[in-house]
Amino acid sequence: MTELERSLKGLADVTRLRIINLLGWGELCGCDIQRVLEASQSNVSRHLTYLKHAGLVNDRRDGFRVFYRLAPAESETRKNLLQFLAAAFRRDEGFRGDLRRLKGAIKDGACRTVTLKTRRRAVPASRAGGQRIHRKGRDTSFGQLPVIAP
Amino acid sequence: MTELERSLKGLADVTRLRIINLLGWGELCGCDIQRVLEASQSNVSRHLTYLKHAGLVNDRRDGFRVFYRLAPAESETRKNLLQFLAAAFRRDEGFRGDLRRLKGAIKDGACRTVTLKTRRRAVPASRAGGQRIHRKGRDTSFGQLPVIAP
DNA sequence: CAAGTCTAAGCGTGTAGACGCATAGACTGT
DNA sequence: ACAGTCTATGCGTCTACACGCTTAGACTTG
Repeated sequence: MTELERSLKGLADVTRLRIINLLGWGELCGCDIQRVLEASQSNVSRHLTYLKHAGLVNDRRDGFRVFYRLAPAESETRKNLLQFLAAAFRRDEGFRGDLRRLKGAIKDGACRTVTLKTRRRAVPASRAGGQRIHRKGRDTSFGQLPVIAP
Repeated sequence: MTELERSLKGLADVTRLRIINLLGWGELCGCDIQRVLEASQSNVSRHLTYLKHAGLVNDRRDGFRVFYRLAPAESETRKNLLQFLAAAFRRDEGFRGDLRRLKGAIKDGACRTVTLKTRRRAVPASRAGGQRIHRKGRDTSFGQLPVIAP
């Protein structure tokens, strides 16, 4: 199966497109993706597996969380594909909405664990006694085309 | 289902990608596509139906043949998609090979009917008594990016 | 109209995907 | 060790798709 076909098969589903859209923002843990998409955990996990098999997404474990990011585009075709997607996402209100909700969640201190602890303990902001999150934040792999301005 | 999703679903199959690649050359009748792809008639017909439903291909009947062509790209997204595909096809040896065989077949006077009659009657060239083919030839819908020079 | 060419569609089969439910695994902090 | 959080996977189900075989339609030419 050629790389083009693998990529396109991997993208032939809304949920996966939405995930790619979110990952265009930067590295994310599975639980944040799940909450933004409002999908079941098993569903999100499986789609992430598909995306990994399609070579579109890489993951890395950090504690009991797994962080996912867009796989770096080695080929020209892959690079063009990501640029095409970024432009398409920007034109679609649905995908833009997902990104808005993602940004809202992150501002609130997602992942959820942190949010809960922060709120329960009424910690104003600081570094909330709980676990620190080593989020790597935005990357440039999404075609150098920011999907939503920082 | 959003347009992006419909398009990507439509493209999540090699046979359909190969058809799109061929149609990047210009309008073609089903039998030529079938011969170049060396696939069964029903298979090709069904894939063409899928592509029509995905809004990627239009057709027109001319006599007992049906000619297929890329649907004109109304949206920016569709336009970008076709450009992306054209570039990806150009980089892939398999798709290039399909186009070479298509050009060979057309030089021989495909569709097959014409080829056979021409050869059987040993007509040198001219307009071979048989049915004339109103082939519309190359169009510019494939991203203004010629896949193979004429 | 009869033969020939091309195309569409019905039927059957096998495979892949999408989803939820439930469970097991990985890891952390107490 | 244990409870809590996040992630992966097995199982069952339902749908979509890919393919071949075959038949029926659409049209042309003799």
